[in-house]
Amino acid sequence: MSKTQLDRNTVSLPRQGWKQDPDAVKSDILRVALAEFAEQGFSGTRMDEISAKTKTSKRMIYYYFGNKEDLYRQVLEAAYQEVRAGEESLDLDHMAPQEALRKLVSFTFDHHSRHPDFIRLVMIENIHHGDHLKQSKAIKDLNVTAIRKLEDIYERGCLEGVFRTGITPLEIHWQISALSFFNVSNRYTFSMIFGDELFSKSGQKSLREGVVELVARFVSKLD
Amino acid sequence: MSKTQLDRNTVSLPRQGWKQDPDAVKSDILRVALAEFAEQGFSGTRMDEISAKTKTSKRMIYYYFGNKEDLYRQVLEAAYQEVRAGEESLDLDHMAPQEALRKLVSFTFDHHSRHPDFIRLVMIENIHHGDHLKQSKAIKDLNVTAIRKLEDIYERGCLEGVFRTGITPLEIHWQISALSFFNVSNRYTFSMIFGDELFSKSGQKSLREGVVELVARFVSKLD
DNA sequence: TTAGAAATGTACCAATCAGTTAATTGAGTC
DNA sequence: GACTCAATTAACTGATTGGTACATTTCTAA
Repeated sequence: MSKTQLDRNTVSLPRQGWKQDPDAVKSDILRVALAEFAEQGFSGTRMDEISAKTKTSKRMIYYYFGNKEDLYRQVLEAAYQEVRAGEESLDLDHMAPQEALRKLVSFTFDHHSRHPDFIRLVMIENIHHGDHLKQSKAIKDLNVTAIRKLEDIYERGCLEGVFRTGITPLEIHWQISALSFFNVSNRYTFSMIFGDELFSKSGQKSLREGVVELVARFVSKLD
Repeated sequence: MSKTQLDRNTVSLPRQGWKQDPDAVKSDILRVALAEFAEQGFSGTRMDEISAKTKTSKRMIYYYFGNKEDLYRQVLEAAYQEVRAGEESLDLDHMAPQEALRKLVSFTFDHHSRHPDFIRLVMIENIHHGDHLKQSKAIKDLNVTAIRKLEDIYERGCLEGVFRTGITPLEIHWQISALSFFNVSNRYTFSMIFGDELFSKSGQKSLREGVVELVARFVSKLD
């Protein structure tokens, strides 16, 4: 029990001084819940812990979000939407296919790196066989920007004769995702076994360049 | 409560007919615990559930393994050791570097695919920041076969002039691991968003070939 | 044979945790 | 300014869960 609550009880102060602010309360809960679920996993997360780190009370979590599972699902949806939105900004249309591809890979690598909480939520969701994602209507029709940009780049590259044909953009996207995702998701176990040199600032830079080179060579026509 | 236990209680049969078999009991517990932890995560796993799926009682889990965390750690160690042992068999010494590399990548891809429970444990361990791995002495000095084989292949390829120099084997290993790991770890969320074509039998085959090609081109000198 | 140690089963407990009940306050509306 | 409903708080609860106390049985060595 927090100190303020205790004080209020012992001296019997009247409850006072609060304003109604549903939106602020809701986003406060979502923010804290995201951090908790990403850090502790679904089962490891305690509703009491969330409420303690919130400006509001546990009752409000249930009032606005129903139950633990619903809260988790809404956290997941919000995280997906935020991260996807961050992919929109990239403008590659004016670049040559090779350069555009390198830029896209490089950006994706960094984008994943910048959103470890999102990565962790996706890991957790996979542990749960994607059960919550299944139930989410909002995520089904998420615009997946990255792959549409990739489709465009690949088509241009093939037309210009600089990319080899016969690859599906989906496969390239899968490869880029795998490399960018793993870099964040498996950092702990990998560095524990093989050392952390790959995860220093310079290590990450050369890792990113390696990934860019990897994908660039894969689609390149010259072989 | 199982039926036999119930019967024994209701009719008050004397306990009888059991043999002492510590090794069988221990390995039975480990087997069930591995499945449970891999499926439910650490917090999601219930000791009662493990004991129910075991031939023995909950008391024995604590008798042999101490507590939940110790049990998890020993499950993790056993899983690492088993999977690492499965990598030993591959004999690449008599093959040309290019072929050996392709074989190693292909094998690693399949090896991961064959051990989803291990992959899930590693995912879970990363969620926990590798805290349990840190405490494990057994894993620290695990022979990591894969990377030693890779070092050998890469050196031979450079000497023979078929691989370009300036790449670290560790980086190549990281790439192979990333692609092979992600293929299992993110199957659910990826297929939910992009469809499951990549995870059909033929999809997996072409994905594996793509990964092989990816790595082969990366180290190739001809460019 | 028998004493002591190792192995096992049963019943139980204290703590934790998701979710609820009930009462109170804020803020528009007529 | 009374009425109404949404927002909020404090306190509570039934069920779950990791872990244990204690009794009992099997094994082994002298």
